Amino acid sequence: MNAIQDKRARILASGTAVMLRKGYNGTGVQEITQGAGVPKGSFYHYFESKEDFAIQALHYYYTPRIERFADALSASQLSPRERILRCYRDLVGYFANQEQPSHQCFIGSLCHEMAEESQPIGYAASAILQRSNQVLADCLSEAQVAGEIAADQDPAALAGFVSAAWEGALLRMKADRQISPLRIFIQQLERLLQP
Amino acid sequence: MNAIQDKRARILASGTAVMLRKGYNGTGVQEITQGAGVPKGSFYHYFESKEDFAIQALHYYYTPRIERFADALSASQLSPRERILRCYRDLVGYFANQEQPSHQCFIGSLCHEMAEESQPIGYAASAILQRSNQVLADCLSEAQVAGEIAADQDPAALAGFVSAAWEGALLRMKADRQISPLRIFIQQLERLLQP
DNA sequence: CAGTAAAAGTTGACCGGTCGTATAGTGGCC
DNA sequence: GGCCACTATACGACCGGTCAACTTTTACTG
Repeated sequence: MNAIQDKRARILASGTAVMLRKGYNGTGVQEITQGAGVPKGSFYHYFESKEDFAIQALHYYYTPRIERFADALSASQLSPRERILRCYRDLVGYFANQEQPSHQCFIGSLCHEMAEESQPIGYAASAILQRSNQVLADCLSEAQVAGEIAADQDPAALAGFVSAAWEGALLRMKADRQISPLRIFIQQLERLLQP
Repeated sequence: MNAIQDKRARILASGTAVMLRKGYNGTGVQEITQGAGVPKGSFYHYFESKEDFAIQALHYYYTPRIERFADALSASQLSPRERILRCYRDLVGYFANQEQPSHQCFIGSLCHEMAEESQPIGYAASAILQRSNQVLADCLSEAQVAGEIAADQDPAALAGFVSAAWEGALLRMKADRQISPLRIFIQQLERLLQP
């Protein structure tokens, strides 16, 4: 039971890491299993197919991240607006501390590659984006009540826009290999979150 | 001479279309050539490798688009701000008229998949993004002179942010299979471009 | 010009490898 | 002995890329 979960988790961890770098089609099942230190044959015992694996990997990767995101955006001594800004500033700080400022957005990469070819993957990705959006929208709503952002803004729409801008900034960082797009994002976010 | 360009162009057209849908690693050389109606051997006559092809395809795809973008953003009876808004509104209109509201951003997809694995592709993508950014920044600068946007905004930074947000909105549209992320983008863009 | 040989352009058969997946076991527990 | 979680092996398909052979163009000769 424990060993089962262990192997499954090892495959998920290894596969997520490789796919993060090489994309879905660029990653072979063989590479995943040998990175996890399990026999190749085991892959299809734990997952129905490579497509199924990708969906599980999305959840494996994003469930804890969204949870942490939600925690950081809820109760705190900071105001809602400051909580949001701190969240993104921390993220930028994380990337700034990497010697090689490149990063893959797992969901972005998987969407671009597979959302059209594989409906199941598209659905899974869409669901995760929506959950993440909701978390941000809730906090924005709070900020609105507190009078920190304009009253005529729709929190859900604003959350979608901010998320999209963040995704785009990550992509740009990857292409340019520098973090300035993220700094620009922060700067504009501060402008955006104003009464 | 003409035939050479013709075949090369046919390969580029076919390959770009397929890669747009299936990504770099999901597209085989064979599929490209048979879509173009040319023998497979010809591919390596016109292109050094698949990687080289991708770079040429980026230019083939974006050169005319950036040109049209620049035209639409320059001289016109509209104000700079209105020119920008019209541009994006037209794009949204284009997507809205598709029965299947899915779309691939070629450069986004290629970046996510290959910018890290292949430096040459990363460079090419970065250069194109920068050119496109410059076009938008110039128009924003004009808008600033005309007093249509805040004087303390850096046009280049704002252009980067808007482009990123657009990229992100396209990605979101692809995942959700609906155009609402684009409408949100327009709505927020109108807010953003204000004195 | 006609004839021809060298150069350039073009191509399909083929290479070693890897792909995702099916299946026939294997070993250990009840 | 029967069961079942697990895995070694094998499969056909296809991958990106090569290259010897074929065709066309060019250049030059008599």
